[in-house]
Amino acid sequence: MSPRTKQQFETIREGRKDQIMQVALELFANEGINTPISKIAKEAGISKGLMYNYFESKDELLREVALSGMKEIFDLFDPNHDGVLTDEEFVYFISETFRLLEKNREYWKLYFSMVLHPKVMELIQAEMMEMLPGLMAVQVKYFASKGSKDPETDAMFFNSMMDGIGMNYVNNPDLFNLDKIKNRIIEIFTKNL
Amino acid sequence: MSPRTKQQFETIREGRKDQIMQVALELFANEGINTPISKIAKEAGISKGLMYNYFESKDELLREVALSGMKEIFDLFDPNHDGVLTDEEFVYFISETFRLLEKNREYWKLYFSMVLHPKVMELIQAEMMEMLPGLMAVQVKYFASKGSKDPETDAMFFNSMMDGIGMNYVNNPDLFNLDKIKNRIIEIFTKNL
DNA sequence: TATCTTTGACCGATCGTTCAGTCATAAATA
DNA sequence: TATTTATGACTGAACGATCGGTCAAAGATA
Repeated sequence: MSPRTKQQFETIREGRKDQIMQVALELFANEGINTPISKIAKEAGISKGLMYNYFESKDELLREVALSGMKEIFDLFDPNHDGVLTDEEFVYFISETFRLLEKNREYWKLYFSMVLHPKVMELIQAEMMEMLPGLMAVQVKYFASKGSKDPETDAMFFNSMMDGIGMNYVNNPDLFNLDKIKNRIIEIFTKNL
Repeated sequence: MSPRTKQQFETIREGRKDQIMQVALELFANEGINTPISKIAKEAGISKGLMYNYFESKDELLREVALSGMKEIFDLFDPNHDGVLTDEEFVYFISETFRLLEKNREYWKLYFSMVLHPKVMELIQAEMMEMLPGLMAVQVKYFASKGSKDPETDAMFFNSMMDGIGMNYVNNPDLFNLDKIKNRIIEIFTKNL
């Protein structure tokens, strides 16, 4: 095997971090954010001490796991980053959100349980406040173009609704027919408001 | 003071329990459910040991606090318990929910953060499963009377939406104009579906 | 005095974090 | 190339702190 550059080492290191974060995510989701570092390490196949080579502290691990989840959903909006939402992009966002929800339920279970935890909220609040305004602006523009008299309220309403549906679905998937609810949402929000 | 009957002692005891639960609620809400028993006791002005006269364990305290919050919101529905929702009762439920949300934000902050916590969910799942079907039945009947083609989905949708709005409001009250959103909800759900 | 209430020191368990030391491998040297 | 040196990934015992829960004893009450 040829010698590796620093760059390549860094890539390998990042890959390992991702693997640990994946394990941490699942454990946090199913056993709460109090899952011991030792358990995460064991599940990831490394020693407890090594965890501290990859993450400064448990809080830092929590923060990174929480943020990676946030970014995934935020990136769904305005996929080509032109600041404008077409009808197609809006429906795509809704569909894609629901697809992610179904595909990786454990993941989002953690996401909701973490995001509401006072301690985790503090850890990620700064980054959240950076992401929110841009997202809202795109939505407000969209709802305004649909004839909404109060696009800010409609955007707030829409986001809250999506949160509530996601939260309920991941915690009680048996009670949910996600497809029907998806169609209901699209019906309400893509017609002229 | 006149001698007290067993009944009266029981009433006093319940009152003290309520007071402790109120303190526990606020601490759980603001510092997470890992707040130590000792801290709750100190805040309530009693010793740690005495906590175990009122509550069998910390889990039991958690369970009771979580359930008392649930019951409060569940009782808002169908106030006269006749199994039928009028338009007035439906609007009353929405308004009252929002009033409670504004009046006792800390309380609901805890509620949402607790209800999503895996451990707490286990503790209260049995009772939740008892309450849910009755609540749903009343709502389904209501939405059906409003001409909904799929009242089950609409009820699910409605409840999830309310959860999402409540969750977002208690965590970010500054970003929310609750009145506007309330009117939007009433507008959507009381017209013929 | 007899009974009930309340206290807080104490215990065992668990957790996050540290760190001295090991070892495989990369880099330097001869 | 062969040998030595340097690196840093990795381990796990150990530490200090914290927690839920217990209990003997003090205090209050009747």
